[in-house]
Amino acid sequence: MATMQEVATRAGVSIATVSFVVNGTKRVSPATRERVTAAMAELGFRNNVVARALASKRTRIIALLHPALEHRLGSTSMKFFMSAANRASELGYHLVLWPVVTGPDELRDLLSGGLVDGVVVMEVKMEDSRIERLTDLRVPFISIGRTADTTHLPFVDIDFEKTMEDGLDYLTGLGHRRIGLVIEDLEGTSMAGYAPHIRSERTFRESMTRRGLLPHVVTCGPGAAGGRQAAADLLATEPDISAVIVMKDDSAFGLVRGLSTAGRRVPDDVSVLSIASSDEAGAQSEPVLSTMNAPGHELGKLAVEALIEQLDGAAAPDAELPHLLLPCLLHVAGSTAPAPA
Amino acid sequence: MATMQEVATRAGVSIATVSFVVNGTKRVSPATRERVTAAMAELGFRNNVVARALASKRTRIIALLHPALEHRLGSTSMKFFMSAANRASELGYHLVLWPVVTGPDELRDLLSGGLVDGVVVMEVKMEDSRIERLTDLRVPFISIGRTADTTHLPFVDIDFEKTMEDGLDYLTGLGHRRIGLVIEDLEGTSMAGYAPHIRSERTFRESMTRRGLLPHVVTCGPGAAGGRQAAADLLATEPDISAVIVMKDDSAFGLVRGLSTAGRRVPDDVSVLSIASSDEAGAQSEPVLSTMNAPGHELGKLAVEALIEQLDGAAAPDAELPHLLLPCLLHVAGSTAPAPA
DNA sequence: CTGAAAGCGCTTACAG
DNA sequence: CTGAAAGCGCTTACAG
Repeated sequence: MATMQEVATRAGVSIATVSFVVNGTKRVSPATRERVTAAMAELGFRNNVVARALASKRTRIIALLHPALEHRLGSTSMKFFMSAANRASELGYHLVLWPVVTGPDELRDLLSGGLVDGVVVMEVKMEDSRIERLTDLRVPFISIGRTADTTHLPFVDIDFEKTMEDGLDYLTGLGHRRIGLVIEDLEGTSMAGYAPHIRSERTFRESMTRRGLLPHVVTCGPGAAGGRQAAADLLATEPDISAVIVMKDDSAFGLVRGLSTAGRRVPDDVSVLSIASSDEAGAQSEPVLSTMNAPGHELGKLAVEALIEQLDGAAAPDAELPHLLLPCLLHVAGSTAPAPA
Repeated sequence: MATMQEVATRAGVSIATVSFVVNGTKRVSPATRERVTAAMAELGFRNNVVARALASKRTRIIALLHPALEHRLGSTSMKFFMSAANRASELGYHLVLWPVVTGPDELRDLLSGGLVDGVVVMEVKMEDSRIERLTDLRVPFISIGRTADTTHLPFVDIDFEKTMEDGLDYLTGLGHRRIGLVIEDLEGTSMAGYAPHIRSERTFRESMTRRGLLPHVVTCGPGAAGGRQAAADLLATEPDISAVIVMKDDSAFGLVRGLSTAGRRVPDDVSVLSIASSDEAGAQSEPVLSTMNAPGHELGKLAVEALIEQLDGAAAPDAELPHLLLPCLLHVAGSTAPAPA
């Protein structure tokens, strides 16, 4: 708990010199540096993060904002987080997961004091008041996910449009014509307007129509039970369905089971493709699911790099905003097959 | 971005008075309070968190420390986190998930500056240097999980010993005698010595022996593939196994499939009981798994309450350390049945 | 290369 | 009930 002042006294130098040594801010003669370093070691000096933050306006802390109460942290989000935290650490920053629980005022208190240098926003809706607020507060930020209007928004995101097109290309290439979409129902919840769902469903409807096919969309409740019910609902809508795209990890296997309960074998009678998912999640199913894997790791890394570039002023003043889109990549396993004759 | 000084000037009072109004620290006459409040509103005043922290040594921030690089955040940990964050918020604190990436020095930097008021440690090993370090630093903390020696450790934890005994009582009550344990292999990883595994395995061995039964223990790799392999290993050890306790959510279904690949029906030939798990995880299996559910929600809440009591000085000086143990609760579903004749 | 000093924006005894 | 002032532990122009 020694202070910089104590170190200075012990080393017989000024407090400024200690600061220069600690931060490498200015040249210090080897001899002086030596004395200061020794004094620091003897006293067990630790730079006081809060004092430094107040004086310098930098904390090297980045907050990953998450609407903890409204949306559970899924495995894709966890990958974002892990990957972002890692990359931040490599670049000399701390990244912490900050559950924003109450209203927007909490955000202001947090940020206006300079507690964090920058912010990563996730779980973004098509219209998202947090984005405007961050812009107003002039806090450096980046978004994982994007609002409807991305003109002034720095973001990285999954390319849901391309992912859906690729998925449909794949299924139609296998000869499927009667294709359903199973998607989480967020209407009426605080996550209504969640961008990934809106974009995916919209693209599904448009693309199917463009391909001259009928878009069958069914919503899905939580967990395995939700998936079972979705299977029943889908078959009620279109008994001859031959392929299903599902965007809900924790219900995908329930969907498969619901289909087999109804006498449809996967993949012989019905193909199932789980999107915005992962190999590991797919392997939890029987048969192993064909998936389109979310690039969570890459996005977490890229988001942090772009933000820190901004923080460190490495970005040119007139640099373009980061606008990065990565599609999910297809991994074919055991739940998809050519359409039955 | 108005400062307290600006508010004071505008309201025609001293900065101290503004502080009193903001924090409710002292009586202020209604008239003065009125003027100050008005000035704050007009200027859009926000209390600077960092400055307050430096002056008052309080931030109302709690860090939930997680070894992010070494251990992935499982669903039980996520429940801890959500529940703890919620309870903290209700009690006027922020709880953030802090991935501690590098060595112990990072911990010291973080804490010695008073950036956080207190710490919750999770993923504790039987011997855990973080605990000693926190004690040395005199930082208020609580542990979710416990080391081998808990004499001076404030903690809440799952009662793994009782959970295992209850599980074995249940299975032997169904007539099972040849019972195996499938558990994650952490030897050689940085999570070696992880307390939940050590305690569970030890209790399994001791209790089985006490019951006059042979303890069959098999380790398990990651994911569904790990579970399949574990099934094969277990049957190689004891082909007539009739029940398995598995402590690894993400491999439990793989285990079931591995058993059926080997010609064992679940639960007719072999019962499977997934411990330290949850209903939701169990529902992802076919048949739905009988589980012993981790009390993640309760533990998160209790941990935060105990820590904040300490922070707010509400705890009596000579109060006992919190030592709370909650067992997992049995939820019987479709994967367990009486032992075959 | 080094130091004296102002300043970051608050809190909190201490006086009145 | 209110204020003047010291202090929290640093950083950073500015001088020399």
